[in-house]
Order: sequence, then C-alpha cells, then structure tokens
Amino acid sequence: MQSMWNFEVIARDGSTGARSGKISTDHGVIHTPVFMPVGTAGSIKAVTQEQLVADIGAEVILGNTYHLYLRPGLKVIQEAGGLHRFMGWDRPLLTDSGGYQVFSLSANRKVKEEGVIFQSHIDGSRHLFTPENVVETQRVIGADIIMAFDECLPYPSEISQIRNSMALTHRWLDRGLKQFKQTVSQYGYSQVFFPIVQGGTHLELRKESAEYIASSGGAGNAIGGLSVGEPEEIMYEACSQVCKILPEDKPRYLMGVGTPWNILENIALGVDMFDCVMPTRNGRNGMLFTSTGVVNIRNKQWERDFSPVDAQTPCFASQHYSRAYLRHLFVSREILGLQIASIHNLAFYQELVRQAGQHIQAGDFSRWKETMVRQLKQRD
RNA sequence: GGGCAGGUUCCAGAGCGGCCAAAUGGAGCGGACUGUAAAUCCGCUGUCUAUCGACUUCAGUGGUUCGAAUCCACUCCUGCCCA
Repeated sequence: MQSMWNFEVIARDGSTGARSGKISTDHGVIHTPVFMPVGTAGSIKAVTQEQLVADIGAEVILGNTYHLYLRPGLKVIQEAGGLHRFMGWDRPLLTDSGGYQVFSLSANRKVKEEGVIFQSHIDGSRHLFTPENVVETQRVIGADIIMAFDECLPYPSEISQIRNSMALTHRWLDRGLKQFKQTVSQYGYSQVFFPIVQGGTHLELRKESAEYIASSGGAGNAIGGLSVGEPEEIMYEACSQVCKILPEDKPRYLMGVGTPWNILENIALGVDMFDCVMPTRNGRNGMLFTSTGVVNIRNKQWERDFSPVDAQTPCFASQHYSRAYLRHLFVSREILGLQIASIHNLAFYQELVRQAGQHIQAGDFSRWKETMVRQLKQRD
C-alpha cells in the first residue's frame, strides 16, 4: 500500500525550538503545531462532528483503544468499516493505546511483563492488553496514527521504579513495533506507528528513553508520562531534554498537555502535536479559556455581562452568545451550556495553535509567546 | 364561631428536655480538573474573633427546669374540616 504519510517542516523559529509544519495522511493534511481534541469513546463530548469541522476547524481527533474495545467492541467497529465510518469523521484520527488507563485506572489493573490485566470500569470484567493486541485493536479501529502501549507512572515515583517502568515500556515498544510491521491496514488507507518516550521526571532516564525511542524508527515520536501532577517547570525541563534528542524530521507529540500556556511553552521547545481533555472536560465544568485569561463562567461576576464569551475567538459560539447567557445555562444546568463551552474552548485552542504557526512563519514567535503566556494565565 | 394540624437558620424539611448554631435536600457562593471511570468532584453557607472560643437564634410574650427549638399558659399567624 502506497502511503501518503509525510511530515514537512515549513518554518523554524530563530530563537526557540519552535517549528511549523505539515503532516500529510490518507485522511488529509494536518498543520502543525496542532491541537487534537480528545474523543475518548468515539465522541468529542458535547460536540458534533459537523461543529468540529465547521465551527472549530479540527484537523485530527483522538479516540481511545481501551474505551472503544470495551464499548461498542471491535466487532461493531469492524462491521462499520472502522471508527472513521462508524462515527462519521473522515479526517485523520489518532488512538491512544490504553497506556494512560494503566495509570488512571490503577486501582483496577495488574501490570506484568506480558501486558496489563484490566478490570473494566463498566462491568468489572477482566481483560488483557498486550503490546501486540493493542496494535491489532488499533488496526481494527483504523486509526491513522497508532500509539505504542506504554506504562505511564504517577508523579512522584521512585527512580528505581521509573527505570524499571521505562525499560518495560521499551520492551513493549519492540514487541508492538514488530506486530505493527507484521500486519497491514484493513480499510485501504495507511496507518503509522508512534513510540512513546517515558522516564518520568528524571532527566538522565528521559535522555536514555528518548535515545531509545529516536532509534526505533517511528513515523513520529510521542512524549508520555508528563502532566501527571508535576510542577510545570519540571515538565518543561523533561520535555526540553527529550526534544533535543528526538529527530528533527519527524513530528513530536506531547501527550496529554495541557493548558494554553503549557502548549505555547512546549511549542517553543519543539513540540508539534498536543492533545488534552482540558478544553472539553473543564469546559463542561464551567472553565473557559479566553484570549484575556481563564474564566469560571459560573461566577456571579458574569451574571449581567452581556458581552461575548470571547470576541477574539473566530467561532460562532464564542462571538454569538454572551457570558451572562452562558452563565445562566450553567447555573440552570442546561445541556446547551456544555456544548457552547466545549465548542468555544476547542475553537480557542485551535486558534491559539494556528496563530502560533503563523508567528513561527512570521519570525516573531518568541516575543508573541511571552505576551500570550502572561495574558492567558490571568484570571478574570 | 367550633374542631384539627402546624409555625425551625434563604427555601423545603428533620429535631420533640442536655451530645443543637441545629440532620438531610435544594438554592446561593467559591474552588479543583492536563494521552476523560468526570454534564464530575470538593469546600463554605447565623454574627464576631475567624484556631480555641464568645455571642444572638428555632412566630411572640411570660413561665416550669440546674438546663428549653423541644414542657406549660396566653397571644399572633397559616392550612384543612365543620358551621
């Protein structure tokens, strides 16, 4: 199968590691830096596919192997012709391998050399995930980008534990990669495989892991195990360390990050791809990210503020509805509030990374970033 | 006019002699959330110091008692029933 997959760096910032680029896939082009909305169970919660395209302009979204495997299950997805068709999304799709659930569902799982035995959060049933079967599952799902199976540790962790876990993730990578190479796409378009750097917050281990991952030959390289509770400065240090080692000519994907200012700081370190539940989850919980800072829309101060949610975000929902109205929807627990907040936050993130790319190309990224970080962190 | 049931902190509603500033909901106010077990979760919600503690509250007034939201008397309200 002839793959369309290609990554091209269009511009580099002179004073930071930031770059802007273009990923080509069989489902279309992704402009980097990119933010990928998270649609764990085959749905960006509270947002329709139409809104993702027309209102937000999302170029790629995430699904989750663990959740989709449990429900609706692989038979349904396969019969539908893959997740793209099942959910009505014809742009690129990336699936997380379930590695994060090794971490977030830690009470209900057992990690072994072979893989991880999970208990389903839905019905308590037991399931085994291995580096191999997780690749197979992502083949069935039909993700354009398949993630390796890794172990994500909490912060803080003992160095000996980090070392063992990292080594396990590396062994799992070898197995997953072998499985990936031995199998083919089921739906007539190509899929690529991303390995994941681990190593916790320990810089030496991060270096070791980054070198291992860099040499494995993935189409792109992911950085995992960050934004799990460590101070931001430590995250930036670890990310910086890793970005210096990961190849220049492949996209770098920082998993699970983060706040708008986290994203800008990490773009400066050389990251191209991001995903995070924050714009959607926090949006549903009343937290808005805006061009002038962070807003808790439930707060009384918005009761009579009839100005737009965020006039600077080029999106119907952001400009058409007032803060007072959105506050009313939240206080009244109206479903529409969740939708507007989610759409606005995603549109805001989309615009943020789009502007970052423009400033990288224009050559004034560094100065722009400093101003933006200050603004975005403010609380209205 | 008579009978019955009631009046509790923003609302609803428990409490029926000390463990009561008073359960539990709701409302209100604030916070958390970073590869989603999350339209979720956590605080605060009489006043003052704001930790200990002090003070003022359970329709009103007056009693009983070491001690009353809780018992007694009267008064004022509310609902239902009978005239």
